[in-house]
Amino acid sequence: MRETLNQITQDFNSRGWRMTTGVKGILKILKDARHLFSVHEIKNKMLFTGNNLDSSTIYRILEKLEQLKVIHEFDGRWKMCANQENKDEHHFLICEKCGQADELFLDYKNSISDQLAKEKNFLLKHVHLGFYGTCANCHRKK
Amino acid sequence: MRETLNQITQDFNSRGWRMTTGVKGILKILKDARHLFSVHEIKNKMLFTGNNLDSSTIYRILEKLEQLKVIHEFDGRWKMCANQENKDEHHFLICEKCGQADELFLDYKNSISDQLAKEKNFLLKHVHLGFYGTCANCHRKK
DNA sequence: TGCCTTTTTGCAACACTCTTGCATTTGTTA
DNA sequence: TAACAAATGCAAGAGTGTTGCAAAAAGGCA
Repeated sequence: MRETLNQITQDFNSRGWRMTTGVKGILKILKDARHLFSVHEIKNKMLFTGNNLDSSTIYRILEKLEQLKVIHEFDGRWKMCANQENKDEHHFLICEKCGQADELFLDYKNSISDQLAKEKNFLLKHVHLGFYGTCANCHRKK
Repeated sequence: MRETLNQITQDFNSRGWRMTTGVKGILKILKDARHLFSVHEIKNKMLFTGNNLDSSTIYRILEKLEQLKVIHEFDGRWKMCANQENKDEHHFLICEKCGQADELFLDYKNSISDQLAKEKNFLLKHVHLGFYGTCANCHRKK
């Protein structure tokens, strides 16, 4: 986990937000997970622990956690930000059959395709790279 | 355009598909465009030229063109495959305000962030990189 | 050309994801 | 406790994408 619950609670309070059981439950689910969770999966996991959170509430909580850079989203799924990682760069292996998204730390010195085959047994089909920011048009008229 | 209309028509016929006015219209729209189009945008462009194609039909046509690798998709939007580009690698600048996706050819020898600022006047916020293929689980049980 | 077959299309219905407004509940602070 | 602010559940709705089915269009062939 990037920060302790105490630290996150402080960040919440400093913005006038409240550390509710819903927020704690979502953090607990994402905390030790290796892969990313959809809102649907989070809802089911919460149900399993006896917490019935509405989807809209989950979306609202995820938005706050993302603002604090405690979690981040990729392709509609969510995970904790790892402590060591560059908060703004996230690389994933996406399986086109089952949709699983596995996080990836790249060694740029060797063939990426070979690394994926050897270390992850992943057959690379294609690569999509998105740089997100603001285009010339939008920060001009801002 | 990656191939001539004749070549694409041949590819269509060899699969038992038909080169209809709908397909031609969509190809014409995507042909000279610099940026990516959503299905909604394609529908509107078609309307403008007097062709009223149903969205479901557009989805079905796009699926075929993608199978032939004539076009490709990124973040729910579509464009022609450029002749010179590696068919399986597509890089884009995505504006987080207006959503515009501009294609990108990278010079790996220099700072990418600097390139984006100088050449595109684009303020880089974060990078998402997805490698799409099949994971160990899925090609084991295949 | 006209007929037959296959593909394509439009339409309607539906699933899924995500957002929003509003009334109610819950938490915080004085 | 009272008063206020934030969080939540619920319902409705927008947007995107899929599917089944009947009608229309296109291609092949006599």
